Amino acid sequence: MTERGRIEAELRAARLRVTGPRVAVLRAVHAHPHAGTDALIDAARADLGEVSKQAVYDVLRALADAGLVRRIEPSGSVARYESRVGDNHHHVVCRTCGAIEDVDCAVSHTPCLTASEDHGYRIDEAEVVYWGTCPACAADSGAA
Amino acid sequence: MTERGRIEAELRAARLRVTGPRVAVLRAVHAHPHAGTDALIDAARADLGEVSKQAVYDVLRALADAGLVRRIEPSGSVARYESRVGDNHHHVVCRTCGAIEDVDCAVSHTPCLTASEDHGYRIDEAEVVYWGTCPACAADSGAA
DNA sequence: CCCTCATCTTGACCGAGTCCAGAAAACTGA
DNA sequence: TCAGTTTTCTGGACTCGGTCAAGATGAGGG
Repeated sequence: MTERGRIEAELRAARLRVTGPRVAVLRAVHAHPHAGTDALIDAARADLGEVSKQAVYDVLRALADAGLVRRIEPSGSVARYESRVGDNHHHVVCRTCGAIEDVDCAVSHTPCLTASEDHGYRIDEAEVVYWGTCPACAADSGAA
Repeated sequence: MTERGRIEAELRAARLRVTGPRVAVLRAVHAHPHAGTDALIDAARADLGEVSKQAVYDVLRALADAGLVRRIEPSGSVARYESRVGDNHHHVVCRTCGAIEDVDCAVSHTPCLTASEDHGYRIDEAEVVYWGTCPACAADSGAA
């Protein structure tokens, strides 16, 4: 089981104990990018049989703290997780159905990281969310 | 009472009926930019005496729908409101204390509105949040 | 193999925000 | 000014994502 081995190595590299729930949740995040907690709980249960909601919350926080997953929470949506970390990429969100897609940074690694007036803040990240309508929803509303 | 008159005119211009709670809430948003709902409820009550939580929620939604206020909700924070609308400006948020400041768009009106790959989405807004540490918190952690 | 501590389970809990139905107030036209 | 109509306000129950707490379990170092 190569994939499982890779997941376990990932956990060990982050100095996290390798447990059933952690492997299952991390696999679920890899398999379902931008999924919400509920979907991840379902996916983890499909893998393991039974996992408590609490365990999944704990695991997700541990993984996020360790930098193995990234938590994103667009306005008006529940928290979502993705396993693509390290590269500074952004997201485009559909106002209608809430779908999310990755968008590579258009400018450079530090996109618009330079604010025109930073008020003395020490800025370490620029998060960009593009709001719009996804092709499917655009087609629906166009057809309606 | 010039200020009150201006607020009332603003409401009328948006075709909203002028009521006590609306005036009070809109004044509160003007007076406390980036305040959360609780703070706005307090401010409105200081103005009017008594207003229900529900009324404030309704008013805020009505004002937001009418475009008189803008709702922003940074990750890990409650919803906040600001009265600066129409210009596409962004925000810088302190990771430590949650303070928010306005930041004018560095590039043009349509900042990084052009994503490198839009996945077919019809994009209408780019929302940028700069995460960092505010001067006060930087001083605190530096001193600690 | 054992011990210790991180982790998992269960279940209660919290707080932001919403829904509902009735009461009250603000615009409208005469 | 007054009745009619429509919108808004109140109060309270409710939903739902997420957290807290305490005890049981099991991973992994010695």
